[in-house]
Amino acid sequence: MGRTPCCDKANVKRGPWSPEEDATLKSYLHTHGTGGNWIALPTKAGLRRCGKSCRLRWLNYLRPDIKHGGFTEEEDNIICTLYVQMGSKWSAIASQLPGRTDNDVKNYWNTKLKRKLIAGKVCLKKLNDNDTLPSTPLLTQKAQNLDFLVSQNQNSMPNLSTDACSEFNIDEKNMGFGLIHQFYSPQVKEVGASSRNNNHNHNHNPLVSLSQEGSSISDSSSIAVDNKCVLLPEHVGDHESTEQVLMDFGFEFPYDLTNNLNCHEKFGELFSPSGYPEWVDFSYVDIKPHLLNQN
DNA sequence: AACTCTGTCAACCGCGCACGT
DNA sequence: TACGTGCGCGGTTGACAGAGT
Repeated sequence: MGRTPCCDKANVKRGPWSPEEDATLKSYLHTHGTGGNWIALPTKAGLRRCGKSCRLRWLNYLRPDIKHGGFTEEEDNIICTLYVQMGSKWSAIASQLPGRTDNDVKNYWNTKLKRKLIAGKVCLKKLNDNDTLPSTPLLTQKAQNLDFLVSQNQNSMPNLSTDACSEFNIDEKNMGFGLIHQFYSPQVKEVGASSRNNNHNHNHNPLVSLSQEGSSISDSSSIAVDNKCVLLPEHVGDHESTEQVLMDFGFEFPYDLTNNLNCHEKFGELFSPSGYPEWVDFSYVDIKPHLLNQN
C-alpha cells in the first residue's frame, strides 16, 4: 500500500525555482498568506509545484527575514554548542539563530562547521561547576511560539548522530574524548548509586530525580540521566578513566554515543562485557539546554 | 584546455506527528 | 478509536562551481 502522494508528481515541476515562480509565490503569499493549506496553495497561486516544495521555497529562501550569507563566529559557537547538546535537531538549533533556517544550519554544519569544530577552530560555550540550568531555557521559551518543545519526550533526547559519533572518532580515545571533554560542560557533580566509589553520598544524592525514584529502572543496569547526573553501571568502576570521562560529560552526555550501533559497541566494550543493551531509557528525562547568553 | 575532484547548497524524499472527522 | 490528511522535520541527493591536476 504506501502513503498517498501529496501531489501528482507527474504534473508538477521539479528542480530549481525560476525568478518568475519565486515572484508568483511571493506575491501570492503576500496577498493571501498560506491559507493554512500548503497543499492547495500552488493551484490557487497558479504554480505547477508541489505544495511542500512551495513551503520549502518560502521558508528557506523567500521569507523576508531570511539571513543570507556567511555565519558569524557567534553563530558558529551557538550551533556547535546546541549540536553537542541536542544532536541534529536542526530546527531547534535554527530557532536560536534569527534569520537562519534549519536547512541552512544543517548544510553549514555538514559542509563546514563540523570540520571547523574538529580542527578546534570553534570555541564552545562552557559552563562552570556552579552554573545552574536555566529555569526558562531558550528552547522551552521558544517553544511557546514555535513547534519545538523540549520536555519529557524521547524525541528530544540529547544525542549525537552516528555521524557525530564517528566525527568524534571514538576509536581514538584520546582525540575523541579530548574533544568531548572540550565540548561538554562539566555538570556532573557526582556519580550515582552504583559506583564503587564510596566518596559519594547516595543518601543525599541530589541527582536522583523524582521521576527516577520509584521507576523500574535499575541503576545498576542503566545510565540514568537527570539534569545533572549520569549514573553508571556497576562495572564501570573497573574503568576509572572511563568513569572520569563520563563524569566530565555531564548531563549533555550524548546518549546516542551509547545507543548508537557503532558507538554502543565501543562503549559497551569500555563499560561492560554485556554492553548493557537496556541502558538507554531516558523517557523520564527533562531536557534543559543551557542558556547560551549567560554572560 | 580538458578532465577530475571536492565543496556547497537548493531541493527532494519519506517518515512521524498532530489534528480533524 | 480509527483513519485520512497536511505539516514539519531530518536525511539525502544532485546540480553546479571552483580548485586541482
